[in-house]
Amino acid sequence: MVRVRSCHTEAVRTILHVDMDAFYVSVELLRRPELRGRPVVVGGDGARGVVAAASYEARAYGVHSAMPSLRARRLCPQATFLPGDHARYAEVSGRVMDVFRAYTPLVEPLSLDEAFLDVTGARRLHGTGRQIGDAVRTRVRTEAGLSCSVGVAPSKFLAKLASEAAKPRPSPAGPEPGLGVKVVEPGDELAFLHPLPVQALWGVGPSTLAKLGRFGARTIGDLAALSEEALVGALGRAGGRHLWALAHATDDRPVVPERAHRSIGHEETFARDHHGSDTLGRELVRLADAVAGRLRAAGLAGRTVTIKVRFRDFVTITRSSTLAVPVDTGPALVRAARPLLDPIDVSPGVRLLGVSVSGLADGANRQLSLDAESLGTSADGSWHDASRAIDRVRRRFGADAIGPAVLADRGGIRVKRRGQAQWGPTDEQEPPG
DNA sequence: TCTGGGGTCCTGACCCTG
DNA sequence: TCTGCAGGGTCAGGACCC
Repeated sequence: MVRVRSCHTEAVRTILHVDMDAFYVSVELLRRPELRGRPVVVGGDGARGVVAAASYEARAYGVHSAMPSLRARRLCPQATFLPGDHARYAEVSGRVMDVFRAYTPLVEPLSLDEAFLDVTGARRLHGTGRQIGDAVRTRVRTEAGLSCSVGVAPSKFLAKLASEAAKPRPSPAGPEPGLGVKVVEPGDELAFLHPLPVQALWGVGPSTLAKLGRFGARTIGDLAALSEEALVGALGRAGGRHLWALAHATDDRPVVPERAHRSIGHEETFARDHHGSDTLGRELVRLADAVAGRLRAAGLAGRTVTIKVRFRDFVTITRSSTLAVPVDTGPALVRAARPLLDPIDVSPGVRLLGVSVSGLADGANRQLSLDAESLGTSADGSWHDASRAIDRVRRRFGADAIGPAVLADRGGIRVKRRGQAQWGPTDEQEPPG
């Protein structure tokens, strides 16, 4: 078939979405090759843990990510359960991203295991989107020992849907290999898109799916047949317009290599519910101290402090307060967060507490708070130098070396490190008090 | 058969200001 | 001076993503 190339062909973008296959599990299998071909689950192992990733063999039993670990064990008791190792995954991810950057500087990581690549400008040097996709897969396999699936399309969301279509499938007889690379050619977008179920669209979760169900919309083609006004009426202005555009294959969002942080936070689910405000107050100090450390490490400070409280019955509330000046020290965060926590009745039992900071600005802007402090309005002030000193001590002697006095002899300073218990508390982590 | 942690974005209510 | 209104900021919550 001869494809007629219009004079606008050069304007058509070539976007790749690269998605690693069962990334966390695959990284673990590099260290534990004897587990290859067996059901393997990475995630939290406590009563409140969840699955972070499952091998295709485990998926054949119905195990999937975000599933409670207890349920996964019941579904697939013969699976090998491994704790996560976030540091290792980050290191491997860095090598994989370096492979991507060998083809284009326009690499937008979405998480450790997937990224968008805009290779429009790389086609002359490296070939068609399919050829680049094949080359990426080969290099990721040889340089990192991992497999990935690639979607190629003129837009980001189509490339993402295409990579999903290229993935291996779990089956009782073992994983069925996927296409590896799936290309959606310009002109073929709607033919590819419209038969897919609406929940394939990015942004359609259970709630939106239920609303769309009232229109009888089951496929993206059904969605495209609706009017934009109808979708705006059901989903709101932004959501309705966005979904209507996607259903018509309209998506001109660029690939953005660097994204600024909008917020930084920490939250923890406790192994057992807390009922006392004193205990929660100490947890608040611990979390705030950790968030402040991350703010300083990123050279940022923030004005809006938000706490999140999840009760025993899973009802979740947030309370926030916006300060006059950006802050980046633990004591300043605690001063803002404690008055938010105090009025809340925690006696029914609290399973999760979180602290986050938004309204971020360059940490240099925090200098304003020193001036403000002299006027009696600062929440930060002289703690900044002390916090810098604490950062230096921790870099040299470890995270537990120094911390807020209120935490001494009360379970320690350290918040969970990613990969230690990112996917839920271990049953040994009983709270003090 | 219970539901992690780190985020982003959107919406609606409310208040203040011009 | 009062009223109505528009716009912006804040706050709380919901939905969604990996």
